[in-house]
Amino acid sequence: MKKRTTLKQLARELDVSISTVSKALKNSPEISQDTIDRVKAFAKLLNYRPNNIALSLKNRKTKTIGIIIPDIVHHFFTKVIKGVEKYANSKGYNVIVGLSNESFSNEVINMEMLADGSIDGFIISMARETMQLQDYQHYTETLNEEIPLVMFDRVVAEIPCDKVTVDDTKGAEIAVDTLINKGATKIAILTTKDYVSVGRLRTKGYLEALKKHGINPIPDLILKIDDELLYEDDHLDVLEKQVRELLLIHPDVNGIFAVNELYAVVAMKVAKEMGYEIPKDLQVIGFTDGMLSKHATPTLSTVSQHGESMGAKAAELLIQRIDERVNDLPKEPTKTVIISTNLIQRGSTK
Amino acid sequence: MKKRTTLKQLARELDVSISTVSKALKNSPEISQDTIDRVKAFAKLLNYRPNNIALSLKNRKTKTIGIIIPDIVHHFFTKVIKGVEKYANSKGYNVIVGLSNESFSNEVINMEMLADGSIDGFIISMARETMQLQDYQHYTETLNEEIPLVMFDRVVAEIPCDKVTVDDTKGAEIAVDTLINKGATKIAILTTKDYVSVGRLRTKGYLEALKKHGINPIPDLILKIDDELLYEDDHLDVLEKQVRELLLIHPDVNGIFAVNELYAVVAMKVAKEMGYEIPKDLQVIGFTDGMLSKHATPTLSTVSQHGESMGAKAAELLIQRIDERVNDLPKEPTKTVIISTNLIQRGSTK
DNA sequence: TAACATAACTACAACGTTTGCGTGTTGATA
DNA sequence: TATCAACACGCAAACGTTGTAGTTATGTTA
Repeated sequence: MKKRTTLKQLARELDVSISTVSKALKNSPEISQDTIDRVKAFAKLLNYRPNNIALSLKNRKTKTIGIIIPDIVHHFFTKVIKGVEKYANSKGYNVIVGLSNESFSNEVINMEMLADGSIDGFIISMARETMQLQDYQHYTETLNEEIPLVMFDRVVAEIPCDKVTVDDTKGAEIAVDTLINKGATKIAILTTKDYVSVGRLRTKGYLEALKKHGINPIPDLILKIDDELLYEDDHLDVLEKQVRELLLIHPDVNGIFAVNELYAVVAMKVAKEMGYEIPKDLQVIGFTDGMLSKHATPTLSTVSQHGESMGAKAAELLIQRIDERVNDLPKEPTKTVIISTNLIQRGSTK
Repeated sequence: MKKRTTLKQLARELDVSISTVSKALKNSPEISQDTIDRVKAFAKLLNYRPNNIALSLKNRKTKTIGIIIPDIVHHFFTKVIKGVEKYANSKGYNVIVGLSNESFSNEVINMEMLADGSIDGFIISMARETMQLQDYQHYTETLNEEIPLVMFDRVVAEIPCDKVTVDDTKGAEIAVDTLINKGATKIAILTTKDYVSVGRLRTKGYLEALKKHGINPIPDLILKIDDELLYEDDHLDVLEKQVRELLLIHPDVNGIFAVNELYAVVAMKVAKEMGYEIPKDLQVIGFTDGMLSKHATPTLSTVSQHGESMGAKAAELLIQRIDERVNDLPKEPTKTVIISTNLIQRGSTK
């Protein structure tokens, strides 16, 4: 195997010591201008590039951060990665992506793989299974080893680390509020099982908006969908069926709030098939501003989560912690940054 | 900064040498069972984990591969990453993601950042700008440094490396063929400018299918769209306008083949607005099986690219090359693997 | 009892850097 | 002509591992 140019090689060929080469390349005042020029010229000739691994070893930091997400085939997470990448790159960091695939053990394995010194810190959104199991040992262990950790979106109070979330409750509340203001009087919600924090919080926002307007929540109108594998393939049939049943029993529903865009789009599809006209008979608002929302028919009004900002913020917090750690600065208390949502109004509302 | 447990610490506390600890942990026959047990117990107690960076330095390989893609907010690339991740992880590799954002300089910078020893090889799909500029220096340089490189999807003949593509021509041909067999007689194509290899090849397939059926291509029906920023925001207006004009001039178009799903969905939207009934008056087939295709109304028939397989294959090829390199095996000639497409028929065709 | 095998370790170099400190050579000053 | 900066450079240690080549004791054989 051909080996890359090293300081040693340069030193040998130039007949100076390794340290001289190293210092020359850094314009050290210890080295004569003459030597500096010679070294640099020769280094460029062999296009020498310092070996980052050796630097990582020496400096005890890798300038790499690991992000672990449940699924990459998902617009929101994709946006977050983009935000993380942008910020991280601007600070000279690389990004390693790990996919948990919503599985607890995958998440653990992935974290262990990276916690071997390969990265300086983690950015994580929990796998669904982890939320169900409520087993957070791998997080606390990471924290014990003083590897900084920032959670986003799917977070959990038990872990004392920096977090970035969206104001799910508020976002949902505003969405439902808007629905009501636009004339919807009987509003259903398509949400997830309660162990999914974001689903729970958005449901809370839904209830608060109803309460604010003095509307009594009807249990029938709260559809808690088991979203296992929902994004995988055609497990949407179940959802379709449930929405259809709901509309059959309550044909006078004139507003639907869905906690993600997929639910919203499916709901629109079912409703259209059943003869509803959107937004005339039925108004719909989703959550997360992805491709589907933009190109559904009608286009979907939705609560935008600003995934990219979330990613950038998470990266910022993480890098702060890393600095804190390597420079032995006093530890700041953990923060939770809440990224505000905003409602994008499109064709599915009046 | 608290430091992780190292062999040195274990050695000191157990009052043996570093080598003994290292060997004991590896069950070396040189070490007595007694010592092995003691060392292992103590190592577990302090939960010792070998430092991967040190290993990387020693072994001169990082067990990490870098993937550089034009845009992560894109279902196809996302699928590819998933495939790469899965295969790579199964072989003990990590994956670093770099985003070029369709920009040449970003691509170069990203590659340089990683070519400092951080990774053992690259998987790349070219940025649009790189295709336009046709500047492939950074690829050849990488290859010169003997860093293995595998290109996928957007590839270019000039670079002598392993490649993974889809049979774009064939896929398009089958799509158009199907359109014709289902009764379409006047078929338009929505494609990209020719510097985008996949666009060019798919257009070729379109022409071949027409020829096969003795249909003369009409220049008006070939819409070469400048896709700059198309996935970014609402630069779709241009596309909408073009499609509208096309349908105004040629209202008897009864088939549309689009080289990606976004174009297809937009075309359907415009057509519906203009009163076309899909698939009765107008049949549409797209390329790439993403979220949009599955949830458009009507659901979109499309040529599936099997992004995940592509990613897995690319990773496989790359890891083979890495092995070849580190074990100084004879170099195999470069291969191009073609992943076959298949047509998924849904609601937009009869 | 001298020679030697064996078991159970330890020392050392190497991977590629960086950096504080030591050292030898100038030329200027007293 | 001693004395001393200033200059330009080399040495060695350190980051955490691994593997090869010693180095001790202890026990066995001729």
